[in-house]
Amino acid sequence: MHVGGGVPTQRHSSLSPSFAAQTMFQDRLQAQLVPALQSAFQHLFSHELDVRSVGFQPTRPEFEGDLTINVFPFLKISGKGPEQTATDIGEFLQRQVPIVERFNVVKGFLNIVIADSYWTDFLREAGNKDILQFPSTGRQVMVEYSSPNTNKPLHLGHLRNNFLGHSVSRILKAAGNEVVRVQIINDRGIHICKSMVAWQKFGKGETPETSGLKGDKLVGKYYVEFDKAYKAEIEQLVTGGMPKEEAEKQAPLMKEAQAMLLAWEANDPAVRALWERMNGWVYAGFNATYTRMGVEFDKLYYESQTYVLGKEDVRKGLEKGVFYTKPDGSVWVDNTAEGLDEKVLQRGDGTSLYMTQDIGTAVKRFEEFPALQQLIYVVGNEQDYHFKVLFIILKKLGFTWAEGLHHLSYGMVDLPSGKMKSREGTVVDADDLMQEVVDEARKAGEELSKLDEFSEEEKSALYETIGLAALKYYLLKVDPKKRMLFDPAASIDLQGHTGPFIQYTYARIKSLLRKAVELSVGSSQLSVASGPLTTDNHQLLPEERAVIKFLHQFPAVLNEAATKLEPSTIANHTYELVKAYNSFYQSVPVMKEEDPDKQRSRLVLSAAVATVTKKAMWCLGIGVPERM
RNA sequence: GGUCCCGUAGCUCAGCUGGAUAGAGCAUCUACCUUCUAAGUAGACGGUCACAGGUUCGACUCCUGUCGGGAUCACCA
Repeated sequence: MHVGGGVPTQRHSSLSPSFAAQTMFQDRLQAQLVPALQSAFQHLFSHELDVRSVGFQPTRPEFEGDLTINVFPFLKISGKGPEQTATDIGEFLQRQVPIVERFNVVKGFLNIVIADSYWTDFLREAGNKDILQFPSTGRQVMVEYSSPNTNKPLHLGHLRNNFLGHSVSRILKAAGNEVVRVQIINDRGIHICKSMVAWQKFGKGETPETSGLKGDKLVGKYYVEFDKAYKAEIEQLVTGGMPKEEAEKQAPLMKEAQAMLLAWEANDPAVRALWERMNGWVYAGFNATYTRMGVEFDKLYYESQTYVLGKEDVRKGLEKGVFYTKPDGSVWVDNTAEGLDEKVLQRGDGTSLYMTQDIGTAVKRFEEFPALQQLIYVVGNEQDYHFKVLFIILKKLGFTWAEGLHHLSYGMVDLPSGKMKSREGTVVDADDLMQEVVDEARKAGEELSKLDEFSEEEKSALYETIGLAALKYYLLKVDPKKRMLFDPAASIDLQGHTGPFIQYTYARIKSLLRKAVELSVGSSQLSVASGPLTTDNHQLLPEERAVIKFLHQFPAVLNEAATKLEPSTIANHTYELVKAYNSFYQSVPVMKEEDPDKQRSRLVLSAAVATVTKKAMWCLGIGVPERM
């Protein structure tokens, strides 16, 4: 079980190779300019310029230009002052590179203006194909996420985990990888036995059907019942004079649960039957939650099956001398050379531990998927140490694929009231939260009342899409590594930097495109998007240019998101894009434009923004409505 | 105590391998619906980037230390 309840913080930036195509320039503009720049250095300063030392940055809005080169680092090479250096390079580029229209120099900054034709060429491309779909890398990548316990329902922490895992899977897919999504369900152990004992004792045969409770909620209820009754027993024992620690061990309920665990391991038919029955309830409940979340898995692992794995690998490790035994028979690994500690891998009685089965499960996965090159564990940063140790062990065991292991370590989600604690009842239930955001979307939608022609069914579907967008975007826009604060009010906000804001922009564009079709500016959306673009008779407006630039940056953003496993990068850039588009929309006429060329060009721009936005949101696991 | 993470506007977050006057959203205030969806746009207000040193032509960014917050160091998972 990897996820557990909480949600803490840390950083893990040692990225194994790369999850995206490394060789290709995701930024075509730079691909054109870098060689020219090298050539400039050759001619002007007789210097061989290292590609890696070139840093283009977008020109700040207050200056004229599209790209900026900071020449300060080159002064030693040029042997001239900053202004002269920048001017020399600028003049060379303008002469040699057709798309370099002109340039200006401010202090040590060379601002380059790229020709409109370059941008419109790009726009045509963005309108015609999916610029957020990279060619295949030929790599197969496994992403493990969710991985709950079966003794309690999913909560807010799981939401961040699931949304991250699902989004990362999609990002990697868009970046050209084949992705296998998995989870490992902790369906065995003392925790589920507690629920079982409590249900037997207090349940009176209650089922999801008779109680009307979702299966996972029902089982969770008995987990809580157990805890309550157990605490009462302890208190009684303590009042009777027993020390607390002793009481915790001697409480009859705990003894019963432990006995049940033994019976389970001994394959006791009655215990197994109850176990399967109650787990069945939980899975039905989980599936309903997953469906509403919109997350999916390609393969499920169960700890009841994997917990026996790993012993063989531990034995082999002992043979190789990678591990060692202590006098009591327990098996250890010494990671002090790596700056860590010694870690136990197998108990003195030969039974396995969390670490043991994680070793075995990893081995099994690479056996089952021979083409697998990367395995990403989406697990809270409270387990940073565990994964560090796990990866070191697998490397020590000599598995070459161990280089492709990665822990996507994400930070805890805090509540305004502080940390989420299941024992204190401060957990935010996943189902409740999703219902809440959807209700809120409905409330807001009905206030605006512009959906009169929608059927009830259509409205419900729309509110579902909007509410979940609010929640998902709220959780995904923050850097995964960082601990974040969950503010309920902000999470259901539909304005500003939110998912619904992006959806709204999309819906508005679709409305515009429908109108264009109606007025037969194009006989279909496709032809709207594929018509010729003329710029001979007009220059791109600043608003148009700004939008195109955000589109242009997007492939590089996807590349970055795939490399760093950061959906937040895409979330934030999508927001920047639609914000620029809204600004354009507000001040530049499209359907009202009389010049047909300009109009077509703006429709293409709008269509491209819609297409890219939809795909970007898909990468986040968020849907976009055609109207709202 | 050892190891690791975090500290940017009142609040929540961006800030790319060091580069121009540190950016958004929320909140507060102002303006804009007889023009393509106002779930929108434009603007105002708001900062000793925790603190102190250091490296550098240049530091929110890199290094050291201090303070504050958190995680983890189980024959638990």
